[in-house]
Amino acid sequence: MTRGIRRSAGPLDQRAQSILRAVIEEYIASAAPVGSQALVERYQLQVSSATVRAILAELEAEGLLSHPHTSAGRVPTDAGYRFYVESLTGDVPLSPVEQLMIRHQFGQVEFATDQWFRLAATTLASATHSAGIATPAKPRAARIRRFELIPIGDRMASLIVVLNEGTLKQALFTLDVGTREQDLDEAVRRLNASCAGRSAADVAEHLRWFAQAPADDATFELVRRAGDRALRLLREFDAATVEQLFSDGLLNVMAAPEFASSEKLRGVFGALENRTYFAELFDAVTTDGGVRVYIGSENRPDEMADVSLVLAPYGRPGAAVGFVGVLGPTRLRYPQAIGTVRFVSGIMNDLVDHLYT
Amino acid sequence: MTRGIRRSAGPLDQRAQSILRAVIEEYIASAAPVGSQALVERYQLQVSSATVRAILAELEAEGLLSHPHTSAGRVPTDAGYRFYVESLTGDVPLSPVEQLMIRHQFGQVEFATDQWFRLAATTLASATHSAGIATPAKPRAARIRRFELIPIGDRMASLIVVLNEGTLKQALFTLDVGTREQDLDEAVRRLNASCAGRSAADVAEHLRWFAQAPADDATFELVRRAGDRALRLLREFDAATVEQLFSDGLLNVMAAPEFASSEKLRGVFGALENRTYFAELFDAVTTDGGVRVYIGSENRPDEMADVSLVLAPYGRPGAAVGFVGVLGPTRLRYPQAIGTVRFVSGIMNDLVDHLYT
DNA sequence: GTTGGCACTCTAGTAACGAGAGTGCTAACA
DNA sequence: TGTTAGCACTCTCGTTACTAGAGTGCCAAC
Repeated sequence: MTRGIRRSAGPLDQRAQSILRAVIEEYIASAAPVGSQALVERYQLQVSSATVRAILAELEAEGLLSHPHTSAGRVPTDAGYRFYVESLTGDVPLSPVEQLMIRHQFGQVEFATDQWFRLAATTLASATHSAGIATPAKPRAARIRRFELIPIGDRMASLIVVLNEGTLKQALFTLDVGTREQDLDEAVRRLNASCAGRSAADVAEHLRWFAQAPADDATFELVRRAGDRALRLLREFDAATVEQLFSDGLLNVMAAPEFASSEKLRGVFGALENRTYFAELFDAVTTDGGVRVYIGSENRPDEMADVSLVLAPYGRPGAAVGFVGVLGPTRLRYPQAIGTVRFVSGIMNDLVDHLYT
Repeated sequence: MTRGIRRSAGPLDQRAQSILRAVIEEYIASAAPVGSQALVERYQLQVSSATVRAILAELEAEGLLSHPHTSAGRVPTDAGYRFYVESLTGDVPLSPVEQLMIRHQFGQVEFATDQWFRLAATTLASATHSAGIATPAKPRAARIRRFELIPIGDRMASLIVVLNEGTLKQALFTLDVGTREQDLDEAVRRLNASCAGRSAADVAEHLRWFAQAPADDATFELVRRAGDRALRLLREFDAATVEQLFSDGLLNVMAAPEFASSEKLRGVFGALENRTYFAELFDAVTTDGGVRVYIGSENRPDEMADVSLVLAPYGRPGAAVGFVGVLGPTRLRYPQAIGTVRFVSGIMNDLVDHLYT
């Protein structure tokens, strides 16, 4: 991942840095190119606009700002934003009021694991006025906790597999004619006795052994088929890196002036459906802790060149991990976004922790 | 729901109808206003453009066509589309090849109930080049089939409630210190014995009776709390009319020229998040069978005035129902959309039927 | 190193204009 | 009576020309 493009000339002096910050923050607020005059007026720089112009030219030479055309003001480049994020801003934690509100909301879904990541996306969206995205926490290697076979209709059953941390997987299952409810119970009993606590590889091994067992009892075939099916569910589960990507507040992004044309918008929406991209992202974000920022063209797919991502992992590295984050125009309020993402990922950490202690 | 606005003058003669059809089909194909000249050239009308102009003026007086401005061609009104859908087009069933392909795809998820409605949306999207939408089948009144309590960590358990047709509901559950696994088993045994097969109202009644039972045994409190929680899950489930609205292919809609401005687009996307609107729609669509078409301004929210919906229910009226459909610009290929929606809802019917026989 | 001054450049908005598309009307025709 | 050719009219769209305004870049003076 490219970061910190600046490799030219010497370090920026204090004044240049504060002018860069001013340009960026002004641009983030106004969405319009920023001129030297406006900077002098709105930020009490103790210099004339001509001096500011000289510095702006310097910053442009450094690749941190750019020029839509000769007589327009300056606009930050992706490298400019990068420098801003890394060197010019500190942490902006959420206000206590917001923290309280968010905690309260999470408190209300404390016992509904399937709501956590949805609420994370929703919260992030409304707190940052951008899009919030989140994935559920994905266990590293699923283990079977328990089986259930629920008869449905005459010749159907629903096979339910409970994984560690209570994740549920389910599949329909056809029954042979004349299968009685007690056969199902017996099959479940045997499956639970032999497969509980096992991972996909374990179950596979065990089922092979099963296949060689004498087939002289009524439920044997049932057990074998249910085991097979469970194994398939388990493998599908293990294979899917990002099982779901939940997003909220995409409307906020659509409202940004840079996406008025719906052309770029389409690109972004298309990229959001790109599973492999988010699978890569998932790996990158969850392998090292902390908040990560991807700015504009730093994102791999070209369609994402106009948006930035602020992402943070949550969960327990060895056990189950996911990520939460914010997606917005490159003209994003980074400090706030970073602070909010950090806070929400912290909350998610706490929630997941409760599952393990 | 407004339909068939035409109430003026006499019925259209044959020729006027076929010209109306020509205008609409030409406009659907080209997205540009249609002039008299083009009609004469492209459809072998055996009359001159002047005659066609006279008829177009007549159709406009009837409110079936309109005029962006004086010197532009004609564009269908919503009433025009309505007349087209109701009187000018027959059924256009899917080609056998497409039918086969779609059946094949559904065959692959035959045993994964949670995939059905997703695949329906995806299929509809790609077959009609519009957006596909679908809801899962929602049981009328949920009944409890079975309870499970899976211990997680030290002081947590996952309460799983299996409803009829194998729908799963889940909630976390804190345990008192010192709760043993056999306590959980005992509680589950008692809950299953007393609540299985009951609806929300039934369970509520039963729990009240429970609350008055002597409280001198260890698992009583556990049973009561788990029952309470299950009841809440059940009520939430009953209350949610449209539990989920799954959509796919929104990119197709974004690509339509009428949505180039991203302004209208935002409206549509906003409306899609409007739960109450889709709850109403759900009721309307699922109460009477058959495909329903909602054209442009016939849709209640103003933001939907530029799109049309083609929807059909599926499932078993008494037991569980949902809907599938297509969302696209009013300039939609209605006959094809209707045929596709009808076919897919038929497949969904078959799938659901398997659960009940 | 900073500043005021000034010429220069580019955009956005407006007006004028012509080409082109399409209509609506009318008078002639079958 | 319905149909048609002809023609004037209207409106859009693209082009060109122009201006006001914003902002730059440079230079000479401080």
